[in-house]
Amino acid sequence: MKVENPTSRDIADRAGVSQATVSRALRDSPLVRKETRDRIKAIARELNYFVNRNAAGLRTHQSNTIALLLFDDADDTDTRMNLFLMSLLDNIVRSAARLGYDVLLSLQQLNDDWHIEYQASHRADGLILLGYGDYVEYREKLAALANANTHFTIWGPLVKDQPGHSFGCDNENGGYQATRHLLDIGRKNIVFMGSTSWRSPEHDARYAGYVRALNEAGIQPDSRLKCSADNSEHQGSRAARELLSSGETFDAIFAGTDLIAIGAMRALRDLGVRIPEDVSVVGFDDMPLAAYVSPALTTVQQNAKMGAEGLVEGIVGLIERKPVESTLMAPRLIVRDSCGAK
Amino acid sequence: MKVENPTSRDIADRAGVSQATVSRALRDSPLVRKETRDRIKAIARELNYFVNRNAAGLRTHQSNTIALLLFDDADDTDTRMNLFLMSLLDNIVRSAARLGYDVLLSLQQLNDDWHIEYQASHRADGLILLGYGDYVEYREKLAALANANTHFTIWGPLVKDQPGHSFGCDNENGGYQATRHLLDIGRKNIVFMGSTSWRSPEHDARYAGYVRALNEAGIQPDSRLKCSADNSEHQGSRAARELLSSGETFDAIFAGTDLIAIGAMRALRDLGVRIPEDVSVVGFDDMPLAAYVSPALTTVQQNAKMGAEGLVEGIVGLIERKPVESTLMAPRLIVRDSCGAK
DNA sequence: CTGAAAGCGCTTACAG
DNA sequence: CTGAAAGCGCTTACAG
Repeated sequence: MKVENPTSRDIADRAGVSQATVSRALRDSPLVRKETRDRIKAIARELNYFVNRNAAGLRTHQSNTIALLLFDDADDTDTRMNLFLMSLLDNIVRSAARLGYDVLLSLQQLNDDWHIEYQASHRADGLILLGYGDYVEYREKLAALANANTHFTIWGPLVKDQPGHSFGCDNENGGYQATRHLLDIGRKNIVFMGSTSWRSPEHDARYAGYVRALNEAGIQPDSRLKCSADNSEHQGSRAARELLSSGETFDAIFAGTDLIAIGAMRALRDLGVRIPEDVSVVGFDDMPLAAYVSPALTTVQQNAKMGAEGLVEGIVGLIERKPVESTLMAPRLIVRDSCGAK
Repeated sequence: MKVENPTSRDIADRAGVSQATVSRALRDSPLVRKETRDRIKAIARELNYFVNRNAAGLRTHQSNTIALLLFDDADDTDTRMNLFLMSLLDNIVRSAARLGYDVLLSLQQLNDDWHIEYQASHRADGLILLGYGDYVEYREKLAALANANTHFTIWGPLVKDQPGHSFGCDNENGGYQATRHLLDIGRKNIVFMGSTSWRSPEHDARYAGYVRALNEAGIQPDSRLKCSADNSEHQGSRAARELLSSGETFDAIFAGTDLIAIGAMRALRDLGVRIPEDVSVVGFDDMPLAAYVSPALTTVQQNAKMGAEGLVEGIVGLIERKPVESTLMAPRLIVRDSCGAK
């Protein structure tokens, strides 16, 4: 008595009602008598029936799907970014599922077409853009998306005049918290170690927070204590060695990422500097490794779950034409052993 | 002159042809004169037209989408699994895109319904199952999938009588290669350190390869050299400490995963054992960290790209009703410094 | 509360 | 090489 690919008409025939009533019942319309509804649902379950999404989508002009465009640098050494993005991805899928949306995944290259196509082809109702660190370069493409009336939201900072919705981490605040903590435990000569490339707005913001904390404490930022290091253990290690051999006095390091911090810690230890006795170290990201290194790394944590919810609620809001506002969430300082506060 | 949401009819009107011809032209049908085709395509591009996937899917009963069901243990400490699965995921999306398929992502819990729904609702043409390490428990659900004529493929070992297609890594072969290498460089008392839970068929297979290599060398596996350790640095460290204090003689460790190997290396070093002079260590996975620890870890690498291609070609083969065969791919031994071969 | 009917935007036999 | 027409399986105004 099984039907191969049952349709709502098959259910209707068995239930002795019209196909329209089946459709209503399955969508829990109060127009259908509760009793009838339940009977129809039971039959649907029995026949293993599920609404054909193509047909429903064609009718309603919706897909109940969000396309996640993950910009992937294909740079495997940058484990940090991938780990956090992966965690965001994971939480986005969960948040979206809670709101009844599926997630379509797409990995983009820098030079890819920007898949306005996803929405135009009704494969997705909106887009989430992840990992596009370099906003300037994309300004034009974002404008094209906006121009095509595409719904989209971006993981990242609030950029003035940037089209679309965005949600991100308040990196400035994170940098401030980290630096403030170091000042609070009595450190005076605090090094900032991070990327100074124009393509790293996150690091810029973290540095800005560092500067604000110093200023508040009446300390003039010293350019000799700003060390350039891209996001890798190797770069952190190199920067720390150069710093030591330069002869600068310092008693703390605020690193733009955990990887940089961990590299710096290793170099310092190898060269006989004690952590946290001689030098306090604070990182940024709270990657899994941070808790395992010795001493355990004090760091700034971004809440991936909250980030994912912000993005999903943003895009769903846009899709359902509710008012949404671009926001930054405050990160949280996780105090461990590497700064000596405990 | 822009249309808000152009349809094939809009294109047809502008091109002065029928809607059917537009449909044919856009699918590159040789039935349409090349010249006409090009003209139609140009107009489509100009109007930013993309075929409505819901309508096309409804007509053809296809979605050109693969659902990726990622079984997620929600166990964050198990970084290994997640990293490799993430890499698989990444490559799956790329491979699928090359074959014209989108990827829908779904994170499953152990007790979730198994989303026969994905295919029944025409959201996906087939499923890829990732991270379902424990086949026995799922046997029944896999049978239900098969019974519903669902197309699916599983990342994992060849399991006798398991329904559906599968693609995986030849863990036995990997265990053999690792152990054989240790024997080749003169090690005699080789410890196996890994999970002995029945839920870790991968570790079982790796152990089986270890046993085969020993047997081939005329060595009787010694149960006292089989140490139980789940996949974490902590467990590797603990196991190594216990091993040392047990007084057993050993000159090499083959660890079921890199994390275990790294934990063991740390414990050994802390207790004054030199690596690789006193003890050779080999891991499994080649996680990014493996190359960075000191000494750099010799390990067995699974090729995520090849794995992803195997899975995608498998599922697309099933969807398009081509013959497919379940396969295992051989992993590759990566020789670094931790075993002293160089 | 329920049904008959229209129509979403395609693809593809069928006819020429 | 091209067009007219049917129909995929739904949702929802309209009528009762």
